[in-house]
Amino acid sequence: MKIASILFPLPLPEPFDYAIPDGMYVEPGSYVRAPLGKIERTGVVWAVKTRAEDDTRDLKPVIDVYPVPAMPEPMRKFVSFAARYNVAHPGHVLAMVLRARGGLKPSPTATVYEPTGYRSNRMTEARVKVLDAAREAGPTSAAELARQAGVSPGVVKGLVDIGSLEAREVETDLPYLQPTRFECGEHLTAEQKTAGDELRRAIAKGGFQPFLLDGITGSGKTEVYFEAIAEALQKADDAQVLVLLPEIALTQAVLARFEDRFGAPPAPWHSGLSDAERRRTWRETAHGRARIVIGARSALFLPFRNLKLVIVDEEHDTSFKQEDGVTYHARDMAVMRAKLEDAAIVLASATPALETMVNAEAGRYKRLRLSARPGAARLPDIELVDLRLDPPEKGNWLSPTLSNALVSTFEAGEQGLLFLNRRGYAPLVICKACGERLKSPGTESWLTEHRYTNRLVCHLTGWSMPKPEACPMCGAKDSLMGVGPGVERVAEEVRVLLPQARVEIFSSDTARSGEETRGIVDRMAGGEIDVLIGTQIVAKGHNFPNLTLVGVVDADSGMKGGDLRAGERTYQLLSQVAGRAGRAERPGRALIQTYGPENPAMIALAAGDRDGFLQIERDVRAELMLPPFGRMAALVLSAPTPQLIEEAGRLTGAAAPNGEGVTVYGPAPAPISLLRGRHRIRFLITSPRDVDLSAYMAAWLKGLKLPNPVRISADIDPYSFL
DNA sequence: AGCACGCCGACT
DNA sequence: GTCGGCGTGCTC
Repeated sequence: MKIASILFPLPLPEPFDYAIPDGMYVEPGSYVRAPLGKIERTGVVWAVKTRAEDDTRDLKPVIDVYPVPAMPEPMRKFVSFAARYNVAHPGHVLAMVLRARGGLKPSPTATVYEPTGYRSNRMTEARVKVLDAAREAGPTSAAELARQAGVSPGVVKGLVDIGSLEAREVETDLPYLQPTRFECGEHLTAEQKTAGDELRRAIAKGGFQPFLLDGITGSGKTEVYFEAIAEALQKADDAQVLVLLPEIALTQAVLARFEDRFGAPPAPWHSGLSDAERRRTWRETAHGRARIVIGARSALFLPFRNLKLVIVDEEHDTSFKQEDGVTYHARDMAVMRAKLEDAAIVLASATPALETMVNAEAGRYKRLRLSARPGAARLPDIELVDLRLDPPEKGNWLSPTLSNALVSTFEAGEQGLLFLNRRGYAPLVICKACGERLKSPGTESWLTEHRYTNRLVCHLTGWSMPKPEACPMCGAKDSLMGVGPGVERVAEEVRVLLPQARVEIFSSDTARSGEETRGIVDRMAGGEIDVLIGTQIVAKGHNFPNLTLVGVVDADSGMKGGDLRAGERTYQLLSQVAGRAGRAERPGRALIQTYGPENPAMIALAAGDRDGFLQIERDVRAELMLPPFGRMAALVLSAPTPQLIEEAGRLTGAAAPNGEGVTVYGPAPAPISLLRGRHRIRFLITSPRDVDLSAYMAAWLKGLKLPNPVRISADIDPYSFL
């Protein structure tokens, strides 16, 4: 008698045991259905055991096995690892794997009709039209045939009845076309060829090998990792490659580039897919037929059969860090996934994360450099503008230096881009009469004024209201005033400065859909915009050949907030933004407005000395034993009332286990201490590198019993601290 | 995560 | 007298 231990995609503490009925073939990794309480659920067999003599438990039977290849062992190990490392239930991680509903079932089918060649002697005009349409269109559904022929569906049915048309069932989720072009890419520079060859050699050899592909903006990193992909695909008929990109970079243009290079479209995976597309990618990946999968961070949890290579492009991008549900960092998890699959992994970036640089310096990652830009393009000259010596006029945000540069750029017929990482018109609204700062209900966060929609918006919760005539606190009329700059206000300033210029705003408010984003990018690339004013959305790999001036309105704003990575992030963002300028034959210029030009990050940025900057940052982190030189975790608790959260904080603090070298800070109010009506407190935990902080956190949570409305979540290596 | 069981307020 | 609110506890 055999027992299957089944892991369900639920936050249960462990797999549950079921009896395997006689004649049913079940192996570790099988996708099965089994009764759970009153309902039936899909799960994955985590182990198959022989029933012990003294095991008298009354076990329910496995109901059914799905006709899908079993989840391979490396994938199961990855699920367990990700759960343990991120202090989550294994079932919670499995839920991310099983998110494509229908992927386990065979493809749905459709009935199509083809002519048999038989023509009866009673061919009406309508029947002839249908048969012509059928010959023209190939296998087609009855409704579509009738539509094309311009006749009623009854005619089609009549032809089927007399045997002139024949029905056939076809699968509607077809396999993806197979890639065909594996040869060396065309037009590679010597430097690209050298790096590409090194990757090809390593992949041909096989095994786990991590690479950092460190190439400045525009140096052609994609062509280099295309070489790695081509080599990996040749290793076996079912060899697979996973390419992870920030969600925002997953455009049709990028997919088309893969199709051009490899002769077949890649399988896509991102939040915008329809259920049918999701099901198709999942199934084709599980069967080993999707050879190149290109997706956002959650593609990491697709069930590859024979993964040979993982690419993480823009590896420094903070959107790889998942913050809600199971918190994980897709880049770090990708390295572990590659290790468990015995596959190669390439982390690519123009501004690698400090963690990645330290790994490369320590020899854990092999570093490949691309320092030249093909053609005439080169990095822009970067200048700091000291706002203390060169202040904007009162009520303005652009210094005379930046304003003048913008005017001469426009007069020269070239484009300018202003970067300010603040949406809306003003980040704060106050009442001139009573001094009230308008806040979002149930939250401590300020409301942002949006002139374009004439609303006050909370960027944290999405709550909004029409801008009121009078102050909601004191009732004074026309007393509400926006304080501080947002992109809308800077746009207003530019429109006054350059009344003839075509000015547009590029933020998540004006680029709500992929279509709108493409529209702005296309207009900018096509020269229909003179000055583009954007939030961080502009820093994502677009190519604007006629762009020659980049202005950073407030370089200091990213440095505030006490965030561990604020300096690094600002540097990455600024150098990416600066890298927008001068990608074609015209040289670019970047002006960076700051109140702290003596800040080492600013000096390094102005000097274009990326490695110098990272050295400064690295020394600070090493000194303070912060990541990656030490470990860090956070524990965030939330509850509906201050009394409850105080009680929960006391209980949680008292339950903290003793750990060698582990320091627990807190409880302290979380940076956002009130969110959606819930009070939040936070513990921060640090330890030396050699401590298993995940195990420590798991032990802490295990022994903890909190009042019911209190919610608690662990975050290993927190990024946002929110 | 579902879904039940359970014990207290406003209704035909 | 019931219908139903969501607190809490279980699922092999």
